Amino acid sequence: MPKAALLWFRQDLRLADNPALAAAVAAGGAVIPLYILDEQGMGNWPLGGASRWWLHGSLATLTLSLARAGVRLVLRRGPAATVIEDVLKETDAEAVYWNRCYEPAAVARDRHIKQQLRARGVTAESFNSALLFEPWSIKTGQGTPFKVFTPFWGALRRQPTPAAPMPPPPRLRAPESMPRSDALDGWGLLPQRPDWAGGLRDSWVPGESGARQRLADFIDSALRDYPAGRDRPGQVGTSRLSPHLHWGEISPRQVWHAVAAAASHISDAAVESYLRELGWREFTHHLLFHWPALPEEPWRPEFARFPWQPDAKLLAAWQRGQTGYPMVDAGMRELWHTGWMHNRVRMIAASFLVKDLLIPWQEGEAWFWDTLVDADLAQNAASWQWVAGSGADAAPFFRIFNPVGQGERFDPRGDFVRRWVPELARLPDDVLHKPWLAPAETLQAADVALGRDYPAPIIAHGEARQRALAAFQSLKATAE
DNA sequence: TTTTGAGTTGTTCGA
DNA sequence: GTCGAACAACTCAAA
Repeated sequence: MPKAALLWFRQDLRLADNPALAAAVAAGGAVIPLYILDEQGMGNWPLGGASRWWLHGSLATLTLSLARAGVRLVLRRGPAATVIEDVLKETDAEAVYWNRCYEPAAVARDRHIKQQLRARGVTAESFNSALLFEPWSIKTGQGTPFKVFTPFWGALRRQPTPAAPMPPPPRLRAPESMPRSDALDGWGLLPQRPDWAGGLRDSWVPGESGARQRLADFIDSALRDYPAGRDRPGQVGTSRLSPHLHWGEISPRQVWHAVAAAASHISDAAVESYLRELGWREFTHHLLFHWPALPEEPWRPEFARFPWQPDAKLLAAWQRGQTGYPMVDAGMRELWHTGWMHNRVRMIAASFLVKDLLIPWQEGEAWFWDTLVDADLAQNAASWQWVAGSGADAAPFFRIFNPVGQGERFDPRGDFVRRWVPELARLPDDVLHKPWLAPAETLQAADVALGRDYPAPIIAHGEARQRALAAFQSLKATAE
């Protein structure tokens, strides 16, 4: 029996349904929980600002849960290989357990670490806790990775049902001597001067119990009307589990089983439509795993020739929610304030950046990476490429969102726009999504002067649409 | 090997 | 106001 085992926490910041933790407990010795802030280990994608804020909160609550279970969470920073080496020396641990990450840099780093540990006779085992199925386990009949979602989803549904989630372990045994730990506050994960995180604090409860609460709330209320409600950014129609899933505060298996169990009193269509979204999460990880350049390079290589028109001023207007299109601006301000944006609005705002402004999708990807609390390499990269048309199973080139039409269709009462663009709040519904078309007296009555209180559109959508279609045409013409 | 049906989320135009 | 078709071919995945 080993004296002690290291449990290396990564994107699995929970005690329930945690296979690596279960294995460390089953080994029979003491458990030393360790989190490593490994900023080099993330390759081109060091943590963004919103992610750092979330991580602080999640580690603080994990520390408390572990303390209640009888052990102290050890915090260290530096290259993971070095830190693990150091901690093994400082303790009598003889084994290291972790749950797998699937980002290319993490895969390379972890493979190396596992080899090194085993070469020295240290037990090193990794587990799946972040996905319903391993990315290499779902294949076409030819044995190749899927490139289209629908057949991928079909193959996923033909797999055995994901294993039922495991309960959290009972009390953990503490080791005789603990390695030193950094202080969480010393890591500087929280923003100061200025502290821009007020809106994040108001919107989220990072940590395992916050995740469980969100799931329960979702199943109690929004799940019933999910197929339609999920498209209404003015209401709570989605699960908002994305940051919790990203950090592994809840597992997709837990979500799958809880939602599927609701099928007894909620329509199959609603349940199936939500499970399908979990399927998309699987699919994006599958794509990143098999195409590790996904975050940097267009998945369809011909898009390397796309005539993008980078423009720092237009990019800044988009980032600040000052494009003059209320639906886009509302979304970008929601993002800045809460660290999250409704899915429907993400598509509208992303389509505007890429197709109306012709700004490279990588610029949008980078901004989302920094500002989203759910920033996830696979989801972010695959989704931006989907909108841009360069991705797997992507939107066809002629699918260009009309920010006015989308606003009128999905925010018809204007709840969403009025919340985030208060300077337009007094405009009537029929012009709220297109204030530049409002009669002068309507604007005056609503106390809006375009160009002073709210910008005129930074680009005319109709012309921008024609320009985008022409840009895609040029791609085809040069393909010979 | 060849064939066949299908492919997350849209918009616009004309009948 | 509503409806269907066009918007471009192309690639994927399975039969």
